[in-house]
Amino acid sequence: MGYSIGQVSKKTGLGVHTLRYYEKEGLLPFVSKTSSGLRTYSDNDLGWIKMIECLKATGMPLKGIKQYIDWFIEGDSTLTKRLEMFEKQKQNLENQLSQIQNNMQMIDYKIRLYQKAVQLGSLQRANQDKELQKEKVKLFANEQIDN
Amino acid sequence: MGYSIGQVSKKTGLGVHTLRYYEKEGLLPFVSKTSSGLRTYSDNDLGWIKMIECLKATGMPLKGIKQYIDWFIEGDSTLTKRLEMFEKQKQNLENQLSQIQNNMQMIDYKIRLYQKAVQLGSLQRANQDKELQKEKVKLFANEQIDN
DNA sequence: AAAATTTCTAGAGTTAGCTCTAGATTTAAC
DNA sequence: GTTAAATCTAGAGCTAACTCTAGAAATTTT
Repeated sequence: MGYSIGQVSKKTGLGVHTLRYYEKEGLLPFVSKTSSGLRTYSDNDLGWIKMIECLKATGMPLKGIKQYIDWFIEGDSTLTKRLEMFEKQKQNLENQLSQIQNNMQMIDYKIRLYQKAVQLGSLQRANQDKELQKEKVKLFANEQIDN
Repeated sequence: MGYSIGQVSKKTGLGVHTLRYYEKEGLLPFVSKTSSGLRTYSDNDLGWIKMIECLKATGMPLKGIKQYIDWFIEGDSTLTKRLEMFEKQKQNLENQLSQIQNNMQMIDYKIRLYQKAVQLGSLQRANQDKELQKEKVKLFANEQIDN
């Protein structure tokens, strides 16, 4: 009916130590145990794990995730807090997105530069390519010119 | 002519300790020093710092970044290795992007759920909303149904 | 029912990436 | 020229998030 810790580990890729660690940290307060003390995970628990992974992947520290779970346990009096948390997290995510797009430009430039360099057998000569120089200038155009 | 460590710290937001730490780890091998031993950073050094930030932000550990710098120092015999590194990094970045898009859906669902919950004063009642239930089903549709 | 595997708890150890401290030296401000 | 601020080195300390160990108990496989 429920999943053993090993099965959950395989399903989620998380490692049994990690699962127990999360539980110890208060991130999985609903996991139940058999009469002999073995953990059994429900589908609901798997849902929580998915949620944890999502928040972790979007940069929330485990303490922040615990806060959310504590609010959840506290009940409907914390609804606005939880909403605000998710809204803040969405903001984070959008920042990450634009960050990634910037980084992608940088990496793309480097890839083209090194393709040229491999082709010419020399980074120096690749750097002299007019097209690549133009691209580099554009890339560094969003620098602050201060102090 | 060059920047002091404090100026670079302000420019990059990195903290003087961190800058010295990066240098100790071999990530900034070109920073020069005045006759009395103070670091002076050139614009080229700032470029390296930008590169470090970019690779770090895309999930490369400092050791990997050091590897790249070592290859750079080694010269044109490592051009292909460096190209491959950037190509792998681009792959990483694309994975991150699709990951973020998944997470965004999850967060968006949660925001709508909690908006409804705040409006109704109850998470339970929000969960009964037909529209939100449909959305939830869609979200969890990409689950593996195995083992 | 014996052997092999999985799980348990409590606690120690690890890794990455900073972050800080102390005491000395250098530089900038008044 | 004195104070105040910034920088130096070497090394210690810190935090987050695991990751592992040991020895016992439970479960599964043979």
